[in-house]
Amino acid sequence: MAADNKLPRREREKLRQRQEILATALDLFSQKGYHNVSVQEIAEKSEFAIGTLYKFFQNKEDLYKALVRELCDKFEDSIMRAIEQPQDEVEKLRSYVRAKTEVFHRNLPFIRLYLAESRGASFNLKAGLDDELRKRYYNSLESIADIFASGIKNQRFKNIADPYYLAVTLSSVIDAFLLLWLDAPERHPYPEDPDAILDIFFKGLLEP
Amino acid sequence: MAADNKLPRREREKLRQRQEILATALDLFSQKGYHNVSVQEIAEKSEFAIGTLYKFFQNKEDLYKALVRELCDKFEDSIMRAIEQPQDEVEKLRSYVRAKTEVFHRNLPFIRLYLAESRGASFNLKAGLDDELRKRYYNSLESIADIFASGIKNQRFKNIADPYYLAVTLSSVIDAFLLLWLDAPERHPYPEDPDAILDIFFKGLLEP
Amino acid sequence: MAADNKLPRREREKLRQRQEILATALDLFSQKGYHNVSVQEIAEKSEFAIGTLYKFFQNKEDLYKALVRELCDKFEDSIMRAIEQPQDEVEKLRSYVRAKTEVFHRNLPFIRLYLAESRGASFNLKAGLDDELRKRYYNSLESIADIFASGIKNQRFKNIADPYYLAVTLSSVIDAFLLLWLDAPERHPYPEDPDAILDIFFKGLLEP
Amino acid sequence: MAADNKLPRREREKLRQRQEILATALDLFSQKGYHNVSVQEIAEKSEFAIGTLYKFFQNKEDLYKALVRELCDKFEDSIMRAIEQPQDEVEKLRSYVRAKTEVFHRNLPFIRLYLAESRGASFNLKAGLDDELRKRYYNSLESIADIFASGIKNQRFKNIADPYYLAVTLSSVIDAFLLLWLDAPERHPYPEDPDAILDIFFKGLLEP
DNA sequence: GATGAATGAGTATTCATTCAT
DNA sequence: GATGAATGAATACTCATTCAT
Repeated sequence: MAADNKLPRREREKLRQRQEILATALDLFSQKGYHNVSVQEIAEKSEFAIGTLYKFFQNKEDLYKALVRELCDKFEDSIMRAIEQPQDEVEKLRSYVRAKTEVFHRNLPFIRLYLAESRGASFNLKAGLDDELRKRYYNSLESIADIFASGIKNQRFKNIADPYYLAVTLSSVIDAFLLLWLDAPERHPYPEDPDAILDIFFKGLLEP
Repeated sequence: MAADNKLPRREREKLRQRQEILATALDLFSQKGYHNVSVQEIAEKSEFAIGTLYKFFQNKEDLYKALVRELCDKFEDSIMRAIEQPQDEVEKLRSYVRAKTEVFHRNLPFIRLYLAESRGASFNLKAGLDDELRKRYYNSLESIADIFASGIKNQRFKNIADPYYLAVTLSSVIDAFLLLWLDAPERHPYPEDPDAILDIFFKGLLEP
Repeated sequence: MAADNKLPRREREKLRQRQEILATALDLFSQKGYHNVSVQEIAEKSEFAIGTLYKFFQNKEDLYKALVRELCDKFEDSIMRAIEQPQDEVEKLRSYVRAKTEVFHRNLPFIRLYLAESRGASFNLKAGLDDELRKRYYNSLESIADIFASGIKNQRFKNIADPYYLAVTLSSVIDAFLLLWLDAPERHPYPEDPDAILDIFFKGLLEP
Repeated sequence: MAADNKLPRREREKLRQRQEILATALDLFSQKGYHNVSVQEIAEKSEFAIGTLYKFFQNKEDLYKALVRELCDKFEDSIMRAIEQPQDEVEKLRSYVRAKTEVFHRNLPFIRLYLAESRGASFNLKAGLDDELRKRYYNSLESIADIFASGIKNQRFKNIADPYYLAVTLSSVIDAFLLLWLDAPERHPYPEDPDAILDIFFKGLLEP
């Protein structure tokens, strides 16, 4: 679909360079945190001149934001593609859990960075970014909520709670397991079968 | 005159000042993030001289750590006290949810700060603190896991998953709801009855 | 001559305290150098309150100057007393060498301090002190020059150079030997017989 | 165009800038002493930005050390070259006195600085530098001692004292005269003929 | 268009000095 | 008179950003 390679050679070259800078920045930021990486350092490691970085990004913050947006796009794509497959609701949720797990595993350095820098109010300067990301997050919750709603409507799921609440719950539980595993893999082995997480929802806890 | 004269007046005064500084620091840190607040600024806003701050805390970092430790202690106390009441397992979980909700509501600025600064790799300087807090977190998870384990043993709960997993799940779901509510209270009204959260666990989702 | 103990008790007490402060300051200054000792530190170690120090001395610099003046007075006294004995010129010079050696050995910490801090232009703030000390030094040179002059007049010494030059020479040579010994006693053992230094002057170097 | 184009223009320019900074620093340090000069001040007076200074020198201390080393090298060279000429011992000593005098006259500001800062215990931070300089000084004394030893062996000099002692003596006497002249040129005119200093050694003082 | 040398505002921390008790 | 808590000016150093080449 994309016509990336229809771009004039110059433009394509530019894009490639931009990606290289972002990759280096991701590397450094996720190793040391935003505040402990200097623009100098990014320039050196990516083998561009400082001035060149500033051709691509207005400032350090802009570079960071671009990085986060780019990766969030990628993640969203993966996850959305997973739940857009034509399947029943249960399968969709399973796909969702699997996709999120995979994204997480494949992008550990970034996840670390993101958790470190962008949660909460740390960067009021980056409020713009935050707002945008929050919106996206809410949207993705809506997509999951839709699955629950549809499942409830189809009477595949019991109507135990608001579908949006259910989406929040599922999303947060996956995150929690992944984070624990990230912190201390030996202590918190990630469930070998990601579906195990779903079971907690699917099977009620209380004895009837 | 005062009733709280267990300590000599001088000492009490000192403590009060320390608390004032910590309160101001919390305020500023949670508004702007650790790196974007200068010691100067804390001094000015708390109406002490810079030198005075340094009488109380060795470092900017030390001040931050003291702040976090102090509050975490407080939170832990509240929550532990809640679940140590002699009640059945279901009641204990309800108490837990309520206690956490209350702590969260009462300490929004700090929660913001904590989420912003203490997760991930951002603060390699603060690794020591992080480790300590992680350990505490894991310990608190164990306490909740114990409740689930006991409930399962008593056949009050179905044995649908490892108790520790259940603890992780519950804890993370509460956090998630609270965070959403923190971000956008209108969009995400926190369930009026905190027990609603528990219901998601208690009632199975799947139709039999 | 002095009527120290005629002073009212109050005054005597004051003087004793002053001496105590100066002694502590000497100790600290000579261990760490003027700039690396805080007034706080002097106060603590001498067991006075900071405010009390400031009753005795206008400021840190004033304290330092008083210290140096006091000790220089003492040294000058010792040395002057030595050369004022009724002796012939050769004996006077010997007494001078011995007295200087003794003063040096007995006051190593101060000598170190003095060399570190007061030579040259380090403290333009302390210019006042420096000027005063220089004058004293020149005066002491004159006293030595007088001995040489008298010795030349008495034909006890050859008239090989201006007496003042001879004084400069003798004084500097003693200092040089003492300094070397101070730096590295093993490498530069101080001549066991201080008179050896004089011999270099007394015996001409060149073969006739 | 320039004749000194062994280095690429860029490098030459750099070196010139470095020298300019060092010259300004020397100026300021010798007027006010190391501790009383701020990096800010050096930057302003040398008309570079603070950051530029830090491109050339890691620290304020590093700047100071570079300054001292640079100049000591220069001095040592001059003096060593003077005594390495093929001459008899007497001439060598004369050359030594003359070379030292010249170096001193040409580098008054530095001499002032050096005397102020590098002696004694003031700079425990600068211990490394101090040690290095002391070693150099001792080495230079050995070179002079060799001249005396050779002169004694050749029976050009009487064997009145250990050659190393003689070296110490000569060196310190020159320094003393130079220092007096530095302090108060009118009161202490430096001997018009530097050889006058040597005469004090060559001619015995005592009448036979 | 690319470069990277130069810039200088910004920040944590120390310590001489004051003054209310 | 003595005290020492409180003060805040001063300073070394970093690093995002610019702009002359």
